[in-house]
Amino acid sequence: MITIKDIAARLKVSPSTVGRALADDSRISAATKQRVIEVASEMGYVANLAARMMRGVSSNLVGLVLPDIRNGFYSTIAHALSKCLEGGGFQLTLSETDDDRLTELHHIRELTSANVAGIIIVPTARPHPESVKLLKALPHIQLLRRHAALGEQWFGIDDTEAIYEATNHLVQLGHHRIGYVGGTDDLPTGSARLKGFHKALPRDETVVPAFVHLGAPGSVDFGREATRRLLSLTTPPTAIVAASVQTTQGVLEELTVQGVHAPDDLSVVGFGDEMGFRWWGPGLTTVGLPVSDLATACGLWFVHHIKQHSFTSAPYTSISPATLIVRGSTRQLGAVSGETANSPLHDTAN
Amino acid sequence: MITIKDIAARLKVSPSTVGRALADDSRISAATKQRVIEVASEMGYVANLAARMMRGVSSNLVGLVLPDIRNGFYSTIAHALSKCLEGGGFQLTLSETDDDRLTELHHIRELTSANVAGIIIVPTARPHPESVKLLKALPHIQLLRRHAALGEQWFGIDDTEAIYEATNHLVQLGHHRIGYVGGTDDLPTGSARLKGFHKALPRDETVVPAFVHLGAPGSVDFGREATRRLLSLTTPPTAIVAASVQTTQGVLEELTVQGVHAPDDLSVVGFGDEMGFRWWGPGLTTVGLPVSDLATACGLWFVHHIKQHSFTSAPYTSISPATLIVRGSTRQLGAVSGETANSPLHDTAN
DNA sequence: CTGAAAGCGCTAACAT
DNA sequence: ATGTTAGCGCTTTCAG
Repeated sequence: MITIKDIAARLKVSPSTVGRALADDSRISAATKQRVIEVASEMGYVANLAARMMRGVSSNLVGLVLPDIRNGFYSTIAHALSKCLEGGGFQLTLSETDDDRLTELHHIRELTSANVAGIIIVPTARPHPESVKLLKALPHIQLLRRHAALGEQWFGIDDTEAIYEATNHLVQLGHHRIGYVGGTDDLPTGSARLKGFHKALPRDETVVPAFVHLGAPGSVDFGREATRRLLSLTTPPTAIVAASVQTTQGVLEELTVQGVHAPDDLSVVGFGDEMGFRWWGPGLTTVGLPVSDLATACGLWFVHHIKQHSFTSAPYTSISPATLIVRGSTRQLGAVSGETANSPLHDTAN
Repeated sequence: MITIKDIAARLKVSPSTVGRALADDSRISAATKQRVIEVASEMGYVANLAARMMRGVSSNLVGLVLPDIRNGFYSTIAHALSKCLEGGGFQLTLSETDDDRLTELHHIRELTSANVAGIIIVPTARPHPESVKLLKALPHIQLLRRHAALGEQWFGIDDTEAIYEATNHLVQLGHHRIGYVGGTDDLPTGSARLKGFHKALPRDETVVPAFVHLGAPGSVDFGREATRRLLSLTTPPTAIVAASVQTTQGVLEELTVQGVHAPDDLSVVGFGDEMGFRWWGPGLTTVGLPVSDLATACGLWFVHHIKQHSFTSAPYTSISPATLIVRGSTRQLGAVSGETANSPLHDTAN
């Protein structure tokens, strides 16, 4: 391994001069800098990160903490962030929490001791107090979900509006007995979406409790289970709103298994736009989310502030809007087959 | 930050005693160890990785280098590995190459200078000589793809057999004009799959060159383009084999757009079993791959050998078999609608 | 403008 | 069984 000492010896200057030249210190002559840089690259010098870190400089590692990378949502985010951070000279580390606060804590501890430059996190419902403490000492941003204790720096989507759009679309089509399958309201996203659901229902309408099913948003099985329950009611709903990617998957799977056809038997609106959603039945009407753009914006902001050392805890919030993508899985209540022909090939976004 | 000195001062012993106790050194009395460990956790001591690394010990970071995390294949792998490595006390870092050898090199350089414990890599077609050199100095395993220069430590699937099964299934159904849309044969996976395709075709059959389309395996657009070409031939194929996840997606999208229905107009076999594949048309007949198991096996092996310091370059190869999942998108050549009723709900795996 | 020297936290050889 | 000491490669005062 080539060290600055080696370079110094070769150039017959002191190690500190070399160090300063490499750091582009203002009080080193241009000529010396020039020579140092030449020799350094010639000898194949690579700075020793460990040594640098020991001097208090943080690493070029950025921790990404999220529930489960297999969720298309999160892998899109990881990809976009990876690209942004790479541009800024950072490396992404991946930590999966499985929505468990202790796993989350464990990972945050690890990241802290690895001296990461910062953390981008999709927090669990109730982060452990120690996680909160550790994060306070680090530059960090919350993504998608926001927990008050973790600060005001957040990039997310307008969850309430997204589900409002979805539900309202059904209401406009004449549905009033609408089932809801989504995340528990202890999660900020879960409660925001549920709020959107309620907001879209006509005022005088009493929400039927049996129509609302809340569970783990990351669980496909919960989606299936909830759908099963909804279908087995004596007067089942005429439409279903799924309020997370995985519950959408669960709903679709269960409907397929039970041979329930959309939109003839039931209208369905999903959440997110995974590859397969457009292929399901007549094409799934769903809420499209600008996840990639969101992550890119977040990454750029992060890199910018880290580089400027301007990572204050000043509140910053960015809310991206969702758009409803109308395909074939929703229809006017009571309309017969073929009346509103939505081809899956000609999506309508509004 | 709490250091071993702080602990030493509190316990009135020397720093080295503390260090040794924490390292579970044999010549420290059990009693002292006990007290040290207690006080350490009580004070919230976290070892400083930087300092440790400077002493030559490698970090607890393991680099995962792959083309694109958005591919369901790779996110499944990342998830499984993350779990395994977490169990072994390691942290995963994510590097995307986009199948570009220079990006790959860049990442490998970064990982090297970050002193990673090892690298798990899905290599590009022709890794840069310097990448090869750098990897030689590090514990590493290849995943899915294998490049000879990178050594003999490999976990993968039997690509030839996988595509053989897929193609042979079509041949058994009477098809002999079969299109192939897959990755270029400069990639080991691409060439192995193409080999499986040829192997399944009847000996006396001349392969029609216009039926074979090779391109970037990670490109959905290539899949669409190739399908477009196949369909525009004067005598188009009666069946298509897609030989990568993304090309499968492209093929399916293009068929949908062009209004070509499987299995009536054309039989299709896909690669991999992404969420949406079962929902496409009559359900996609496809090659199922034990990706998660593969990655888990790889992760366990990796952790084991790193921990045992037994990371020799002795060849080790693990080949997992693929299984054909028969759904509705394939049918006996010439059979009319409804003849072979494959419900998407009752998959047949053989 | 450049050099000398201290020290970051930890480990390991060398003493007790 | 424990303590002392030196040094990993780098940054950063403090002196020239």
